[in-house]
Amino acid sequence: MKPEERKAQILRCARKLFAQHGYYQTQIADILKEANVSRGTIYKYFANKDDIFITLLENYYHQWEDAISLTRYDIDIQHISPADFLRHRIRQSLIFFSEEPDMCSIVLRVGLGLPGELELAVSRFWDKILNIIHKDLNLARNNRHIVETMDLTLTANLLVGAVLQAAYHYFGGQNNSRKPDIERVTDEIAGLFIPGLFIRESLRVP
Amino acid sequence: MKPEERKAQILRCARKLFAQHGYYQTQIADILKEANVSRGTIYKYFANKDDIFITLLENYYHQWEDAISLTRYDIDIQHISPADFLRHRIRQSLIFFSEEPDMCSIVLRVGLGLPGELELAVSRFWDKILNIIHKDLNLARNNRHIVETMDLTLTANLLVGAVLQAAYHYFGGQNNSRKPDIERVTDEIAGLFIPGLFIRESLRVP
Amino acid sequence: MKPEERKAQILRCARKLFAQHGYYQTQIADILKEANVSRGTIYKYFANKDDIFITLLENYYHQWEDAISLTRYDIDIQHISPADFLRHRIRQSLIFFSEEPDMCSIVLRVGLGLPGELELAVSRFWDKILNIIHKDLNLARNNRHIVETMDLTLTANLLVGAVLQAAYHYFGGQNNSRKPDIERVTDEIAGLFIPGLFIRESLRVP
Amino acid sequence: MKPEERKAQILRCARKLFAQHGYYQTQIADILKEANVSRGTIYKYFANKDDIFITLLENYYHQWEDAISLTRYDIDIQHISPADFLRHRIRQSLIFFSEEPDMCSIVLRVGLGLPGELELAVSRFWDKILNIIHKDLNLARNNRHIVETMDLTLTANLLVGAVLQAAYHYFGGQNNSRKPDIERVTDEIAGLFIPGLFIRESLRVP
DNA sequence: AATGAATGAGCATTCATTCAT
DNA sequence: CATGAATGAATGCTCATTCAT
Repeated sequence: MKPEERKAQILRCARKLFAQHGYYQTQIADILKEANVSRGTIYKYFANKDDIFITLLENYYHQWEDAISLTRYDIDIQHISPADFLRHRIRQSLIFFSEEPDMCSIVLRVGLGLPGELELAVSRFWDKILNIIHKDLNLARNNRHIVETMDLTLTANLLVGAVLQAAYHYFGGQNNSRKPDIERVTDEIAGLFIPGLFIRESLRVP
Repeated sequence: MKPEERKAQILRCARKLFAQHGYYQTQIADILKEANVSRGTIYKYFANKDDIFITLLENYYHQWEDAISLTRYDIDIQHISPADFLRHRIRQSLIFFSEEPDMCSIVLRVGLGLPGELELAVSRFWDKILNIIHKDLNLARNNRHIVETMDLTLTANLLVGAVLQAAYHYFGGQNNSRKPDIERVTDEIAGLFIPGLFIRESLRVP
Repeated sequence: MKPEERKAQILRCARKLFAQHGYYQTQIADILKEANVSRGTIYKYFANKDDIFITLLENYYHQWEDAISLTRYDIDIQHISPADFLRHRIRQSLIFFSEEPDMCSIVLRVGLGLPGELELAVSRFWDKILNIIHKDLNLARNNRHIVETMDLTLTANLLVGAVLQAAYHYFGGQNNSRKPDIERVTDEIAGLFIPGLFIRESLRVP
Repeated sequence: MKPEERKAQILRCARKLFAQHGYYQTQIADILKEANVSRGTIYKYFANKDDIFITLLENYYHQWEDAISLTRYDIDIQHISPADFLRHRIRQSLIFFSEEPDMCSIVLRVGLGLPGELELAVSRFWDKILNIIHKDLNLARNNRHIVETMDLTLTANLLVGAVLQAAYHYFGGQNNSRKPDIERVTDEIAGLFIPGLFIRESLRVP
């Protein structure tokens, strides 16, 4: 097996186990068994247990960032309504989380009480996500789609908290039975937020 | 010191440490030192480390349940608008979390990867919260304040996810500097959700 | 067993094993078995394996320093000839090493290749010993018992190297069969060095 | 590169690393990197890590034996005074150690705590050295240059211990700054030992 | 011959829990 | 009742050696 494949394989197994049992309850021994790899090998590819976790987190962030980007879907920000923009972000996030249900659990529920460096890594992850949404909201405000007085930081937290909780509800945990219609959920979420988020007039202009 | 006081003191110290460092990074030794109690004593009051954590969690749930109850504030459900009802839940939750910032972190970020029983306890905690909000929404729908077709389970998740994330943003973590005006935050959150949540007509009727 | 006794017991066993097998070949498990102490206990008394070794070394240095001191034997430096002074140092060192044959091996043959801090500790040990002898020689030179031009640093090394090698020969290693007459060995060593070390005239004056 | 060259190169690098960091702190991986050789290759030339170390030690012994031999320097044992003979041994040893400062550290300070076979190899090394000096002394005694009653084994230990400690002082350790005048040091050492070692009369006869 | 990925026995250290005093 | 010394199972990590390519 090629080095890159092997590394990916270890990451895949580690992700699954971390998501199922968390950081502490997942032993290196478990990862070894799951990945069918020897003890020494894992330390060839990763400096230590933390390194595996952090790598997972950073990969995940970049994939998510990519998943919700506009350019990937040839969306022109000039010709999209704020509501459609929001729907795009929600839909892509949900699709992404549904495809990577393991990480969904990790990000949402493994944050506190990790050793040193790791806790920081999770914090940074959240900050990045919140930052992207904050920027979105700021752009919308500049374009007069959002009222001047809205607290954008708070709103970003509300949106992210709501969507990730929904994602966790559907895709996180061990319960993989629920497979929702993402289009419907997207509409539902968007429908809940749009009326309170955007100025009425802004919704008419496509 | 009386037994009950001693027990409360241990819980108080444990809560602080669990919130600051999580379940795993908090050692029994730390709690001993913080509570100024001997090793043997702690095992007189609690069966084991898990027991402390679970006790904390259950106390917390009951306090929260009490904090957001209507009766405690002499609110008559017959004479309150759905918007005011939502505002009440949000406001009381925020006040509650602001007064117990430690637990806020625990509930939101220590969930996954706890040994055996503990993980279940955290899950149950979330289920209970989601359940209460779900009932609220169901009541509102029965009273025709919410459209028939709304997915109440999803909506409950969105609301809880949003509010807890906001609470964590303001009160969680180590950052105790941010002390927001709870009334303003309540209005802001309510303002975001109300238009999408309730049928327009229902808002006019008190 | 009292804490101090227990600590002393662990040190005694560790010393024996370190001397027999060196730092690396002595496992914590070996010390546990030898001292009949559980794994956790040893870490109550010592921070880690290094700590045991360093404690041993520092105790040893202080004991040796005490053993060769003049005051302990009511020796008045004003009324002792340089030859008798040298004999005293040699005799006391030999007695000391013969009583602690374990440490003799440790100091002489475990120096290089110890992890970080430890190597420094051994170096410091040697520096201290060499320093004491250097001071002795300096005093002798000031009292005109040694020629002005002698290289005292080199001579200190020669003396220490010779005496420790002799001590290792008799007391070090596993060979505990050879039990020399210390008085004879002292005379022999002193007899070898005195003629080349001290100015002839100085030997006549008591 | 030819096999023999390659083997020599590995030994050279290993020697440097062993001397700097000792046996245990030197990993095979370090030697590989230093020698620019692959993992598999090193095991073509040497059975294992021990084998490298032992080879080094034996090479070293033979080189030293050669360095201090008389024949190599066309010295006729019949026409050399015991003092000059001693000076020759000391001078050649110092020159040798100064040219191979790495091994100097190894022999002097890596002895104890080596696994199995290795410790024996180091012991043998010391025995050989002590044996040669013992023979020298015996010869001197037979020629009436040394008093009948002298303990030759002890004296050999004293001489070897002194000279090697001096060599370590000047050439061992990391301190490569001190470059002493070997002729002066030789005289100093010889000057210290000769008066106590040889019968006065023997020194007059060349 | 040469390579370097894979192996796994071995080791120091941690920490919740117990129990003799 | 209170104490804190003692316990030992559990775990992350290292590194010499092997062997398929």
